[in-house]
Amino acid sequence: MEEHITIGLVEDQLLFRNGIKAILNSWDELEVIFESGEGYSVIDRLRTMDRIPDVMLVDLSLPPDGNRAYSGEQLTVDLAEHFPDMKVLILSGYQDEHFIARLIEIGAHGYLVKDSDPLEVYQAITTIHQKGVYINQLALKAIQRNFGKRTKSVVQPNSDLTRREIEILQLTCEQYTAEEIGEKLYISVKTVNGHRANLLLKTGSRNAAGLVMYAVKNGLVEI
Amino acid sequence: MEEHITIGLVEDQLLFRNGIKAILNSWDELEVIFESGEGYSVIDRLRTMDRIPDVMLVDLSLPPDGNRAYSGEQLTVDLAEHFPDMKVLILSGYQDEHFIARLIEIGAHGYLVKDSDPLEVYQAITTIHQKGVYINQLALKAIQRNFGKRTKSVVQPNSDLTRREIEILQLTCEQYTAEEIGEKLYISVKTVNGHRANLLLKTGSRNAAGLVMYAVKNGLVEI
DNA sequence: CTTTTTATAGGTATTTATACCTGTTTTTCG
DNA sequence: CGAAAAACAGGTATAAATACCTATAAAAAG
Repeated sequence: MEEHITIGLVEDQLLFRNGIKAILNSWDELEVIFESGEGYSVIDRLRTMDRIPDVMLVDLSLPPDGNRAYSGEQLTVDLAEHFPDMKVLILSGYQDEHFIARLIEIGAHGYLVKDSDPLEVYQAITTIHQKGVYINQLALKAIQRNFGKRTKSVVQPNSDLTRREIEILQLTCEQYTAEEIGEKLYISVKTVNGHRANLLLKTGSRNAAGLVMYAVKNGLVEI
Repeated sequence: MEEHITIGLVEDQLLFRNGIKAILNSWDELEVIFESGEGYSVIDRLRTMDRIPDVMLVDLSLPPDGNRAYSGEQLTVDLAEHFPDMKVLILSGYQDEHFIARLIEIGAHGYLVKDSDPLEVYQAITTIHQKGVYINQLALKAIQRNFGKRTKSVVQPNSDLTRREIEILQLTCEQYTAEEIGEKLYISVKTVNGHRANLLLKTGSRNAAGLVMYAVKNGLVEI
């Protein structure tokens, strides 16, 4: 059976991208026909192509460009919208179950950690191409355990943080309570909590720990 | 000129490790003779080998293995001590100048970001093997700007945390509540809160935000 | 073989955070 | 100017975290 599967790669680290390309091309039935180091241009570039990939490997941790980031999450949503036939296989450094459950929820067809065996990548790709989805134990567990749990909506049309929100986020990272932040900024604790609620929503976090991680990942605090 | 250069790889992400191995092996004069997914066992394993690598590629962001955190920094120090003839080429996701300057200071012979071109990796390896060091523009600038500045000690200040505490700290960073952590680890929520109380005490934090910042500063979580 | 540390589990009480609402005023911007 | 966004403030709940205790079994260390 000679079935060619065409692959797309979206991964910011050039070295990793080349490495995985070399691995994938070692299987005859896989063919990498598209690659990109960032997410912004992907949709537009795919539109101009006569052959679009069957399976798109997307790195979750596409880097923030300043603090406005076009994340792998956003790309997953956009790919599902513009190319519904394309299968999206997430590649991520994280094993965070919330991440996994959310990604599957918004349209990913599989989730692999970067620590995976090359053979599993191959299996994931062929399985996705044949059956439309590849759920390994990790992903299954994540889905099961997070089923029904509140997951924040991932994609906000305007996910930019306002100046005040960033200020409050930074003070939160500095371990100030909402009340102390209110005193510091001469505003009501109610207002602070309002901003925090917006921060949770905009960043897709569940709690203060998530806010701090967001701040760190986006360079909003000194570490 | 037929000169064989032997390579060692220390990189936790299996996929990346295999990828870069494939890239390196595409050059005839490079030969990967050692690889490891963590840092702990490297020194011991090298001692038992009859051929040790000329150049060791070390990933900076080696993750803590549950208990003790053995970073790429620590490994660099130890390699320089036990195998002074071996050249260490750092592979890192970060471009932080303090990082770079520090690594060169403690014994690294080159520093590459993971975003590098495969050709540059090849050039870095051959240059290091011939001249003993490979300093590109990025590294040079880092050294110049940070020369004489006091750099943070490499030794992990988190040695006073137990493995269980580190585990709970990491899950806290992943936004799990104490109750969820208890379920995950099959222990009582009371126990989790006990560990968290100890974490607050040991790290000098006031709340979860402080714990996350501590974890980030001490490399106990992937960012 | 002791001693110490770690991991475990429990209680009670208080504080803080978060969810889910409704508003008004101020500022920004087309 | 007028619309939209941002900042502000409040209430009423519940959920979660934190403080401050005790206590025991297992594991590690000396």
